[in-house]
Amino acid sequence: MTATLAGVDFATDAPQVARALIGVLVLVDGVGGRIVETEAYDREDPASHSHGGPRPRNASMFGPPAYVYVYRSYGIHWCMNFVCREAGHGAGVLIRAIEPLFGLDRMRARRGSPLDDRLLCAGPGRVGQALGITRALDGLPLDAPPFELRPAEGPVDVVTGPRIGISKAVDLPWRYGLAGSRFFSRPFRPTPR
DNA sequence: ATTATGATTGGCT
DNA sequence: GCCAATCATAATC
Repeated sequence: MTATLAGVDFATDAPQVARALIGVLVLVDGVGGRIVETEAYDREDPASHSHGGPRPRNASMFGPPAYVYVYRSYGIHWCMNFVCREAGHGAGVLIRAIEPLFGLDRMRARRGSPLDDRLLCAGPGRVGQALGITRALDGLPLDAPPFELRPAEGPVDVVTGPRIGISKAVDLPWRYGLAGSRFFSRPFRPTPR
């Protein structure tokens, strides 16, 4: 079984999928844009919601790849992940930032009135709000409405760094970004040498 | 520019 | 009861 969508093979490791998703266009009910920032999470990863094994909340993380896992963050925000690897494993990729391209008006309406369009989808909580993500989308497949994925165009230059907002496995470089994007939730450190 | 704080709720110890 | 894959706002350097 292939589970390949928009040129991304979701049946592979979370870090690999997280990297491959950079530059991919994601739309939810026609609203969205280009993925510019992701983070990988795996079951063998203390920072992952799937770490303790299947539970009601993380059930979709243990479902088939190329499905959506939505969770509530800090009791306030809805955040969206794409499930990867194989059913039962518990791996996923958090969509942390998107370059807004389609449905800008609906994004602005949902987000309130941020002065800068740069902040529309610059962070997992903001992405959730701008794209209208709720628990109702948890467990839905990525290859059917309201979702639509389109492949990245041309070569994509990817930067990496440590993940954000976690307290365990802080050293893993499992955050990925589109080099030079100005829509990050936070900047990437200049590549060390 | 960096650092602090409140909001708000479900999941877990 | 405590903490969390966050964000907006306010205060201070």
